[in-house]
Amino acid sequence: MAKATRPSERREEALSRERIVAAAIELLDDEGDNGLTFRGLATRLATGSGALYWHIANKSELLSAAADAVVDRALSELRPARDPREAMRDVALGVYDAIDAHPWVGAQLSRAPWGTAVLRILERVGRQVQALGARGGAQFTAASTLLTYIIGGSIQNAANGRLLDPSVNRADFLDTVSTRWQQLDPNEYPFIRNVVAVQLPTHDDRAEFLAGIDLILAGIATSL
Amino acid sequence: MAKATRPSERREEALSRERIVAAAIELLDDEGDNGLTFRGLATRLATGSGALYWHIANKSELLSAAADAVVDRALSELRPARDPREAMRDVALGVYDAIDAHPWVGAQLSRAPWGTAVLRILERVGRQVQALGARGGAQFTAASTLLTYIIGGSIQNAANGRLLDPSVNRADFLDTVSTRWQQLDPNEYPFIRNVVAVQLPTHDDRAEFLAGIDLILAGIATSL
DNA sequence: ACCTGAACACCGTTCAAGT
DNA sequence: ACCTGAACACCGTTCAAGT
Repeated sequence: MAKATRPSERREEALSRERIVAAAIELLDDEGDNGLTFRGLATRLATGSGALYWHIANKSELLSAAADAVVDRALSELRPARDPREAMRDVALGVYDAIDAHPWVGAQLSRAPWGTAVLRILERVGRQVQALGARGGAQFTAASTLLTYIIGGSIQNAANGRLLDPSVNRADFLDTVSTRWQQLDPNEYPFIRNVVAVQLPTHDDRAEFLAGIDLILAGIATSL
Repeated sequence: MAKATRPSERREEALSRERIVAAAIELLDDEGDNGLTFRGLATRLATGSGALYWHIANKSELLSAAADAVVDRALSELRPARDPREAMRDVALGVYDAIDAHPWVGAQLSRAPWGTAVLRILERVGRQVQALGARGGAQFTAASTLLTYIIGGSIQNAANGRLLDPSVNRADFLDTVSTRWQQLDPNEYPFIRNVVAVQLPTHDDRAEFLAGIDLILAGIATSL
C-alpha cells in the first residue's frame, strides 16, 4: 500500500502545455520577440524540440497562449474602482503596463484581433462604457474607439522601449531625437519642430496615454 | 559623336535602390508579410540575392523604405479640404486606406515609431490640431491621441483583412463570429454577447473608424 | 563599381525510432 | 502516450570570385 511514486526529486516534472507556455513567456521576456525558438525552448525545458509539438500545434498557437496568459493575469489583478471613469482608466493602464512589461504581447494582439485576449479587454471596456451611460449604437462605437486607442497606444509605447539598448538612458535618447527634429525643414515640418520636438524631452508617455483616454471619455460625454 | 548607348532593349535596367524597393512593395502586396524574401526578390529582379546588399543594408531597411514610400504616396494624394475637421478626417482615412491596401505597412509603422512615415503622419495631424484652435500642451496631447488612434485603428483593420482567405466572404465571417460570441457565458461576457455580437454583422469598419475620430475631435472641442 | 551564387548559421516543422 | 533528435525545406547575410 506504500506509494510507489516519490515526491519529485531534483529532476523536472513531465512536460505540459502550461509548463511550455510559462517557459515561453520567460524566454520572450528575457530575449525579446525573436528570442522564442523551439530549439531554445526545448533546451530550457531539457527536452527535444519535437516533444513540444505533442502539446502545442505550432508557434502561432504558442504565442497566442502566452499572450492570453499575460492579458488574463493583468485583467484579473484589477482592483474594484470607485466609478466607471476610474475603472476605465484602470483597465487602460492595466493593459498598458502589461504590454510595457511584456512588449511581445503587443504584436500578438494585433496579429489576433479576434482572439481571447482582445475579447476580454473589449468586455471590460464595454462594461464601463455602459456604466457611463452610453446607449444603443453609441456603446459599440465608444467601446471600439477606446479598445483601438488602448491597444494602439500600448503597442506604440512598447515599441519605443524596444528601440533603446538598456545602456542608453531614456532622457538622453529623447534629447537626441528632440535636437534632430528641431533641425528639420521649417516649411515641411513646422508642427514637429515647434511643438513635438519642444515638448518631447519633458513629456511622460504614461501620463500622455492617460490624457488620451480622458479626451475620448470627454468626447463620449458630449453625446450622452 | 554618335551615342554609344542604345535605348534599353528588352532587358532589365541596372539595379537601383528605387527598383528594389518598388519590387519589394509588389512582392509584399502579392504574397503578404512573409512573402518578402531576398531570394524571391532576387528572382523577380533577375539577379543574385547578394546583389541586393550592394544597394540596401538589410531587410529591416528595405521594409522601412517600402513603408515610407507607401505612406508618402498616400499623404501626397490628399486633396485640400474645406476645414480642419474635414482635413483631419481625410488624413485619417488616407492612412487607413493605404494600410488596408498594403497591410504589411501597419506592422512596419509599429516597429519604427520614430521613423519618417510616422513623423509625416504626425505633422499632418498636428497642423489640423492647431487649425482647430488647440494651444500649448493640449496640442501635443490632442495630436498624439489622434496619431495613436489612427495608426492603431488602421493596423487592427488590416489585421482583420489578413485573417480571411479571399474565398470566405466578409459577411459570412462576421455572421460566424457573431453566432459564436452570442453563445459565450452570459455572466462572463455580457457586453460582448448583448452588444458586440449583435451589432457585428451590420457594422461598417471604416465608418466606425471615422466615428472614433469624431469622438476624439468632440473631446478636443470640449477643452478649447 | 557592381553583380553572382555558394556557404554559413540559423529557423519551424515532421517523423521514424525509441521508451 | 509521450519523448528524442536527425532530417527537410526554408531563411538573412556574408564573401570570394567574377565582370
